[in-house]
Amino acid sequence: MPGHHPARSRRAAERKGDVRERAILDTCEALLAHKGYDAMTVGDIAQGAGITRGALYFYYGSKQEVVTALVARTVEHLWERSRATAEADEPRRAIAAAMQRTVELWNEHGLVMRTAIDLSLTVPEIGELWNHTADLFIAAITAVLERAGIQAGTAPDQAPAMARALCWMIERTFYHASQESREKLQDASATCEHIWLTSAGLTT
Amino acid sequence: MPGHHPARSRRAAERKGDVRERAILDTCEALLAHKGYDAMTVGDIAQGAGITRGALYFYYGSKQEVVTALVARTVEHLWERSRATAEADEPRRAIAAAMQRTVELWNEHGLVMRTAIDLSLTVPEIGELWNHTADLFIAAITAVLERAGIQAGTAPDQAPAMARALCWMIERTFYHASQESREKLQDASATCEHIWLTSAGLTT
DNA sequence: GATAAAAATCGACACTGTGTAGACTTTCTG
DNA sequence: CAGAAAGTCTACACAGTGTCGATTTTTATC
Repeated sequence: MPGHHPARSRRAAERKGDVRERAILDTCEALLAHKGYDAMTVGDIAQGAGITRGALYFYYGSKQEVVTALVARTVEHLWERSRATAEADEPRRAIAAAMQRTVELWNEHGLVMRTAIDLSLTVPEIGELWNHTADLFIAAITAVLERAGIQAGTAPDQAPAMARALCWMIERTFYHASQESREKLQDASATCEHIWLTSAGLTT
Repeated sequence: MPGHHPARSRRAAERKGDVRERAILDTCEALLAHKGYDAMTVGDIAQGAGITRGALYFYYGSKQEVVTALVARTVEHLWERSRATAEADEPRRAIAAAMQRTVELWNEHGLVMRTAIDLSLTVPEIGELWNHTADLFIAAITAVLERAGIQAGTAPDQAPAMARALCWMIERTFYHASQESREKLQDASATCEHIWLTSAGLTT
C-alpha cells in the first residue's frame, strides 16, 4: 500500500508520455538495426511504438528528431563511461585500458554509433553531439601521449594533432570492424593499440 | 565538308546524349557542392542540365544512379593516378610521395570523395566502388610497410592489418580536413605522414 | 470521486518528391 | 525521303512527410 512516504513527490514523475518516448526510441533503434535509416519510415516507428503517426508527432517533430534523441541517449551513456577513466595511470596501461573500454562501447552501442557517424553531415545536431564525443576522446589520447613524452605544441607532429589522427583511425577502424563481428573488433583493437603505442614511442 | 576519311567511323561517337550525360553529372557535382545530397532533387539536376525530369529518367533510373555514375567517373580518375605510382622507391620517399599525391587528390575531388564515403552504406554500388578504391590504397601501404621491414603476416601487428588502420586514419583525417581548408589538408597530411613513418619504424 | 486543465491520440488533409507511361519530336541511317 | 532509333515532354499514380482541429484519456486538485 502506497503510504505517504515523505520523499514521495516523485510518484508522478512517470508520465505516460515518458513510457511512450522510451518505446519510440527503442523501436527506432530496433528498426535501424534491420531496415536502416532510409528505409525506416515515421509510420513504421509509430506502429512499432503502438501509436499512429499523428501521435508520434506530438513527441518528436520529425524522423531526424527521433534519431537525434536516440543518439543523445546513447552518447550520454558514453560520456558517463568516459568520466570513469583512470586518468593517472602508467601510459602503457592507460592505452590498454582505453582500448578495452572502446571495444566494449562498440560492442554495446555499435549500431547507434555508426548511425551517428553516418548522419553527422546531414543532421547538424547529431554532428555536434558526435564532435563533442570525439573531442573527449581526443583530449584523453592527447593526455596519454604527453605523459608518454610527446611534445605538447600545435605542430603536426606534436601531441594534439597526433591524437586527432589516432582518434579518427580508431573511429573508422572500429566502424568497419563492428559491422562484421566481435572477433574483428578485437583484432581491430589490437592493431590500433599497437599503432598508438608505437606513435607514443613505447616500443621498448 | 566531311569527306569519307578511312578512320572516320568515329564521327558518330559524340551523340547528343553523351553531352547530356556529362551535363547531368556536372550539374550533379555542382549541386552537391552547395545544396548537399539530401536537399538536391532530381528536378534540380534536370533543370541544371537543361531538360525536364522525364528526360533525365531516360539517362538514369534514379537520383542514386546519377550520383553513382558521378562517383564512378571520379574514382576512375583516382585509379589512373594511382597506377602511376613509383612502386620501387626508398620507403621514406615513397611515403612522402604518396601523401603528396593524396593531398592533390583530395584538393581536386574532395567533394565527390566525401559524398562517396557518406553514401557507401546507403548505396551498395557506391560502397563497392569505394571499397575497391580503399583496397588499392591498402595494398600500396602494405607494400611500403613490408619494404620498410614490417612483417607480412595476418596478425594484428603485421603489415596488412596496420596498413588497413593507417588507410582509415588517412581517409577520415582528410575527410574532415578537406571540409575546412587547403591549409588544414596540408597539416593533416604532415600528421598522417609522421604516424605512418613511425609505424614503419623509420624514425631515425 | 467529481472536475477542469493538461497530456495524449487520432484521422483527414495538403504538399513535395519520386518514378512510370504514352505521345510527340528530333536525329540518324540507308 | 522514309523508317528506326534516340531524345524529350506532359500527365499521372504513388510514397512519405508534416500540420490541424476535434476528440479522448490522464492527471492533479479539491
